[in-house]
Formats: sequence, structure tokens, C-alpha cells
Amino acid sequence: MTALPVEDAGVAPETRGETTRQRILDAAERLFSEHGINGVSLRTITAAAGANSAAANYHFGTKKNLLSAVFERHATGMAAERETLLAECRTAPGRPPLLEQIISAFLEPGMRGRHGGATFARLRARMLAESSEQTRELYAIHFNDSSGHFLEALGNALPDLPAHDLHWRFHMLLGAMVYTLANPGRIQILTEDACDPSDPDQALDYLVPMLAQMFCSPPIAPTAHPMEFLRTVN
Amino acid sequence: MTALPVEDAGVAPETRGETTRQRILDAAERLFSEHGINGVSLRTITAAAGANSAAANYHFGTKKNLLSAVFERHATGMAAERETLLAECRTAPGRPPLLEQIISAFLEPGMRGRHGGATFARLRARMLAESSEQTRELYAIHFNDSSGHFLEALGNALPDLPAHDLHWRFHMLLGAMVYTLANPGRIQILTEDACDPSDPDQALDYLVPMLAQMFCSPPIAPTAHPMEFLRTVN
DNA sequence: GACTAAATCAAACGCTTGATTGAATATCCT
DNA sequence: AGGATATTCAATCAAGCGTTTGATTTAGTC
Repeated sequence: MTALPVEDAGVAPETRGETTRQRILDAAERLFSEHGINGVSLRTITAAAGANSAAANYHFGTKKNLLSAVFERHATGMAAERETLLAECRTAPGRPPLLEQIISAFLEPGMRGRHGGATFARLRARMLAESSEQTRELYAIHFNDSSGHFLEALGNALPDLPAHDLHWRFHMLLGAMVYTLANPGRIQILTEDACDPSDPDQALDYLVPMLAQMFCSPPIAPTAHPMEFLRTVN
Repeated sequence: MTALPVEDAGVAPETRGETTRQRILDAAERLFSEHGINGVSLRTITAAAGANSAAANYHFGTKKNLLSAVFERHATGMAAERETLLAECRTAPGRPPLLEQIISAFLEPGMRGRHGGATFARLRARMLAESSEQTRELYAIHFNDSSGHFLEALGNALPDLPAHDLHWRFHMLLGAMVYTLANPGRIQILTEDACDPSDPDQALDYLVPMLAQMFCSPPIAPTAHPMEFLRTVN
């Protein structure tokens, strides 16, 4: 009698003592981000969480609901922090140039440790690529408003930049961010040097000023590519 | 007698008359790019190709081999065209600025109609995001050399740019390309205007000069973020 | 301590998966 | 034409899938 509890043998050490629901969320987040959503079974997830195979269905109903829960757990806080930082840009235009401040407010909450860190970041990138009905919906619900506000703020900061340029450059910002989150490693495979996109600090230190410079560049003149020679006549 | 052939009722019209092997490749390419590799079964593929369920295994052995075949079908020609265009940059530095010419030589073969077009482009982006052992290997085999040569050419064109900047900017180029290929639509959801990354001509017309400007930007000074205030003393 | 609700469990459900088989058919070669 | 080869076919395999079930244990309340 008075035997010691079994001390959760076999379960990942960082998730000891949590409730089963939380351990499942943690395991799902990690495994989804590593192998994709279709690449992981509920059985694998519950096993990694040290729970019974039926636990995931009991707590979340379906696999889709589990993904929604994993996503919402960090997305709401992340979007909220983005808005907070953006509001700070407006009320207190600080020392760093406004443009960098806005870009940093957009990138930082999703790249540094809070809100799921690198794991959740990779999951977001994977979801963007998989682009199923559900993932598109989740993105729309949690991030569309926030992104719209940033687009607006960038437009106000660059009143002389045509909307076409603004949108394309924001598209490139998203691309740089997503590719950095999704693919820590490819540039290193190609270069084998100190450039390390998987280090959030280094990534932000480079991306923020570089993207700010990009936004500041003069507008791109539309090139009448298809009938170039005809244009020279006029 | 002399009955007309059954005219392949039910099979996608663009793939009539092809050999079963080719029809399977076509269907696999399309479905993989639409639903991801884990999101499509061999049965779905063979059904879409109007073939027997065992046909895919007969012609390609395993699902992995099928993906390899789908990938190789366009990747080799695409890498080859990249190299050809890069060689032209070196031997015949034409009217357009060298930098734009190099960037265009890298982007164009993968974005315009040849080499699989938008379908294969989306598949590549999806594979980069899924980033399994196999997809990383396929990328390495077919694209590492080519990308290395472009990195070298860009470095030669920008002798004063530190390697760190060169690598980060190439990383951003890859991000812009992949995001454009993977996600035709997200920027339109946010903006609802004429900016259309799914149109290859428009995408190239904007990305090439914008990326060239980015590469031309002055180096990004490393910011000693963590101990910023100490720096001001010296 | 008895009743209740929440949580966990082993077992099974029906279905789909990638892959294999051996017989039937189509195609090619001389 | 005839024999070898390549391809297609229906049927089947074991394994894994998401999900459900009903009993069992745990925790909370009066």
C-alpha cells in the first residue's frame, strides 16, 4: 500500500503532470508540424501523449476538431499581440524607423518563443502549403483581420507607393516569413555557412531591415512585356 | 462488327489516347498538387486515370516511385533550362541588366508553361512544405547543383555584397518564388485587387525587377540587438 | 459512504490504404 | 500464324485508419 504513483513512465518528460487533454494538444502540435496533418494518425498522437487511443476522440471529437484546437490555442494570442504592437506603432512612434517597427510588429509575435515558437510556426507554414478547405478557413478566421490592418498601416506609412506595389511587396513579405518558418535548413544545405533561418533572432534581425528597405524601394514600372517592341513606336 | 472504339468514356478528355503509364503520371501530378501526397490514394489516382487499381503498382512499383517519376519528368528539363539560361547570361550579357537576367533565368523555367506549368509548380511548393525524407532527397538530386550555380553567379555579379547578405537574399528569393507558386490566392483574399500571383507573366514582371532591387540594396548592418545600449558607450 | 458525473480503458466497428496475386488479354516479333 | 512478352484485370491480403462502444475507474458532491 501507499505505493508511489507510477510517475508516468515512458511519456515525454516535458509533458509530465499536464492533463491528458493538454498532453494530446502538445503531441498533436509537434507531430502535425513534423509530418503534416495527413502524415500522422490519431493513434500515433495519443501514443506519444501517453494516453489511450480513444482519448483524442473523447476530448476533441474528430481529428479536424483537434487540429482546430491546436491552431486556436496559439493563433488568437498571436493575432492579438500583433494588434497590440501595431497600436504601439501608431501611438508611440519610437526610435526605430516606423516601417521597421510595423514589419517587426507583424513578424515578431509569430517567430519568437511565445505563441508556440518554432513548432507552431512550422505547423502554420505546413497548413498554408496543404491549403485544404479547413486550413484556409482557420487562417481566414484568425489572421485575415490582422493582416488587413497591417496592410493598411503599411499603406499609410508609404502614401506614395501604388497599391499594386504595396500588395506585391506584402505578398513577398509573407513569402519570406512562411519560407523561413517552413524550411529551416534549405539555404544551409546550399551554402553551409552561418546564415541560419531557424534562429528566430537572426531571422528577424535580417528580415525586418531588409524588408523595410524593400518596401522603401521606388515603385516597379510595369513592363509591357508581351508587345515590348510596339511600345517603342509611341 | 467494325464497331467504333468505346471512345474512353469518363476519362479526362485531355488525357485521351495516351498510354496508361502517362495517364497515371498526369493524374498523379494533378492530384498530388491539389491534395498533397498523403492526401491522395493510389486508387483515386488510377481511377482518375481510367486505369485498373493495380496499374500504378505495375508501372511504378510503389507510391514513392510514382512520386519520383512525376517529379523527375519535369525537374530535369527545368534544371537544364535554368543552366542554359544562366550560361546565356554569362556569354551574352544582353540589354536587360545582368542581375535581372540572372534572376529571370532562375525563376522563369519554373513559372511559365513549360515543365509542368502551374500544376507542377504547386506540387513543388507542396513538397517543400511537406519536407519528408524523400522530397528533400528529390530536391537535392535535381536542384542543388543548379541553385548553387545561381548563388555563385549572383555573388560574382555583386562582388561587394557580403556572403551573409547574399545568402539571406537568396533565401528571400526562394521564399517569394515558393509562396507565389504555393499560394495563388491569399494576397487576393486580403486585397481583392488586380495583384494576381497565379498569373505567371504578372508574377515574373513584378518579382524579377523587385528582387533585383533587393539584391542591389546596401548590406544590412548586423544589429547587436541583445545588448544594444552597451554599444552606444564605445 | 452513496450517488453522480467525468475521464480512461480495452476492444471492436466498418472502411481505406498500399501492395500482391494469378488468370485473362493485348501487343509485338519472326 | 504462333509463341513470347507486356499489359490489364478482378480479387484479395494484411495493416492501418478514424471513430464508436460499453464497461471500468477516478474525482467531486451531498
